[in-house]
Amino acid sequence: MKLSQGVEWALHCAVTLAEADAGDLASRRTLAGYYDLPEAYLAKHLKSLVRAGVLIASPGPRGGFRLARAPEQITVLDVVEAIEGTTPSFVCTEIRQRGACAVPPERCTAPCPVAQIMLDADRAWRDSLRAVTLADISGRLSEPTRARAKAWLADPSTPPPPVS
Amino acid sequence: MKLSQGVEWALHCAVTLAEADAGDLASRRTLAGYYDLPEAYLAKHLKSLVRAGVLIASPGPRGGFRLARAPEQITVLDVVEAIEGTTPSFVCTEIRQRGACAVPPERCTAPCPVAQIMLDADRAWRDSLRAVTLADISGRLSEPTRARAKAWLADPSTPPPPVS
DNA sequence: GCATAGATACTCGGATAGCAACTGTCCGAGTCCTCGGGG
DNA sequence: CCCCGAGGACTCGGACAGTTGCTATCCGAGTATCTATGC
Repeated sequence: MKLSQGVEWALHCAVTLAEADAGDLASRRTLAGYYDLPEAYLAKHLKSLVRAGVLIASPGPRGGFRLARAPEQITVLDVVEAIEGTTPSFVCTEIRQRGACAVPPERCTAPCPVAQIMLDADRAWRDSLRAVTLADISGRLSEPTRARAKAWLADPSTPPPPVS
Repeated sequence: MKLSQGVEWALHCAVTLAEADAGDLASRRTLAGYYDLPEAYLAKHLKSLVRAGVLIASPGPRGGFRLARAPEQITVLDVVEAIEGTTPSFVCTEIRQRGACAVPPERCTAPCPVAQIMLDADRAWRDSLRAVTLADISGRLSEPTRARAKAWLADPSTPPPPVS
């Protein structure tokens, strides 16, 4: 039960892209420089986000990534599932149907109680992530942070001065 | 985000042990035979349960495992954390303090919003698992299943006849 | 001055090594039961 | 018949390989821009 490190990167990059003006693109170099992340590896996760329909990529110079939808319509769960996959964390292998006291399949109409509880917990986890959007996170950021992000995305060549 | 397979084994074994009479022990061979699991590998997980204080092991012939507390006082979370560990699924590496737009540490008094949301979801997941005890699961089992479990634990040499 | 063709530089995408963690297994330490011998 | 002691068998516990998936990286395909040339 350990989440991939790429989840943190993907979430922060998605929030950063939510600060960009509509239509503006941010290349993976720009995003990697924003957080000082290895560019090649970050690209792998950005690609997963594109494949999941969270981001849209444009090739060529002046190309880059942008959100596929408005920040209000992208949930944290969308980003997490893009990296980690949509398969539930718990998979029931029906061991109750094996061994000396195996329950015959015709008696297994109801789902295994153990699996039921684990899936309920998994659902609670996903519901909690689904309730928060990128716009919500953006709203929790301080105004200077948002301003600096916007400035960096507009012109990555000149880093904004550190906050005093 | 994938739970270890041992979680399923540990949960089922714990539920099975909850059916045993107080004071009765079940060896790992007995438990492995119950679900037709590899005995040596199951032992690894049972050992984790002992280390976490969920089970108590007794050596020697007629030895084995028993619950450390009453089934009503052992939550599913206790078993899951015994296998998976207690560290949260999401670890914040504070990447907001790195890179071109690094936020200075003195401005990071509030926790990172991204980490906050991920930890909230992790808490929801754990709360969901903490709300269910082994006794609850035991109550959801059918009466024939409970009876067969009890009979097998009392005498593993003669498997109970299959339910008609 | 303008249009066009070519070269260029920058972007994303897939395919390729390296390492950690889960999976699976074995053997040793300790304990209780059993069996044999002696009283 | 009862007590004692040695042996054996069964238990758990820690230490040791194998495999899958995350970590990290590189190079190729494609495109918009820039430049130089011709009109």
